[in-house]
Amino acid sequence: MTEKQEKILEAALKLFAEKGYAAVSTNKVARAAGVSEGLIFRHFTNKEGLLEAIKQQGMEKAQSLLGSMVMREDPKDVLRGILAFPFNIDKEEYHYWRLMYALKWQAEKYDHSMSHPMRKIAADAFKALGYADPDAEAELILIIIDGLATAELLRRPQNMEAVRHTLFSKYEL
Amino acid sequence: MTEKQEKILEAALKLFAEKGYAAVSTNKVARAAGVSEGLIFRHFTNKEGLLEAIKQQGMEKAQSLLGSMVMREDPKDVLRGILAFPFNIDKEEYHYWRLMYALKWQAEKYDHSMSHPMRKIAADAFKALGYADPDAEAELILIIIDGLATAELLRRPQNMEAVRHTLFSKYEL
DNA sequence: TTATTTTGAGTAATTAATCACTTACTTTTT
DNA sequence: AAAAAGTAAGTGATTAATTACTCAAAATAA
Repeated sequence: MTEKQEKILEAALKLFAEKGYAAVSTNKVARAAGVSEGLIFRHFTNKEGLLEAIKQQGMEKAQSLLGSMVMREDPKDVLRGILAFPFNIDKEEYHYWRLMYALKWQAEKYDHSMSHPMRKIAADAFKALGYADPDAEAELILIIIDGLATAELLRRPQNMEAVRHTLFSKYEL
Repeated sequence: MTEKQEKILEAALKLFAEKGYAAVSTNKVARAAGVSEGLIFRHFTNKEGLLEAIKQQGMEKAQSLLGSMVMREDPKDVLRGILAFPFNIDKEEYHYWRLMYALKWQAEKYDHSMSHPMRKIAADAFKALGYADPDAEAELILIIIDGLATAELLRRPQNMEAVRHTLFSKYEL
């Protein structure tokens, strides 16, 4: 990975996340990266190839994040782990997650590969805890995480700690 | 409102919701509406004016929807009312809500005018029910509604009725 | 007729993508 | 070691297509 390749990916991620994939031209990406426009196509074939490279880059981050959740043996620890995600989106991951969530709304580009294993993990945890409908509980918790992440990425509410406390109380965590 | 004006709005709403505002050209809107491209600019000034017309059209629908929630006097009925929203998005409103939710991710275009009054209504209901932290509960319920609507608009999970039941149980509704 | 709506050809700017070409390193050959 | 050959990174001018938008003329309605 060249220094200029990284510059391109970095600039494209930021611009795509802030303005939206379709609204950002390859010209703007090149200017933001301090690179000739042609170089983008040399390295990433076309504009969509650039997007795919960003997505794959982020998938690796997400994979390691997911891995740390499965490890725990105590089901309450598992739930604590997956519910903590929206509250722990740090600076360097911010643009990536914002882009991923924005792309969900852009037709075909939606990817379930992340939520599917997480749903299974959550369902197993709820079952171990004796919940009446573990599958529905798992579905609900994923939906809530989605909402929490959206709020964090878009509005950054100031009372998120209170929200976190309120939510954790409902699951006795 | 001319017949062709409505055709334009209808086609634009559908395309913007499905493909995204930036990814849809005025040419495509015109073709989908069976209308000349120039007519769009006669009626709506420019592309953004077309978007604004769609948004305002939907704001009126949202307004009446919101109005029916405030009416109720029983706080549990209020909560039932606002929590029911994501489960009752019908065909004709589908494209509008999908567009609104997608636009939230498109930078400047985010509009809080809908969620603010709803947060107040929810907080009052939770306070009346004696909840410990009504403001945090209200924030959380809005976040959950956001997640539920997203799931309904994007994935249409088959077990939404079970999810609904699980959620309502948590609030004893 | 007079006024309004609608068209379709036109514009300048921007788009994604390609092109021939230069530069900087390696590798291979002598 | 020096020379030659090969390779990958990078540029910037250029392409054809598409973009949002305009306008004079035609169709339609009043």
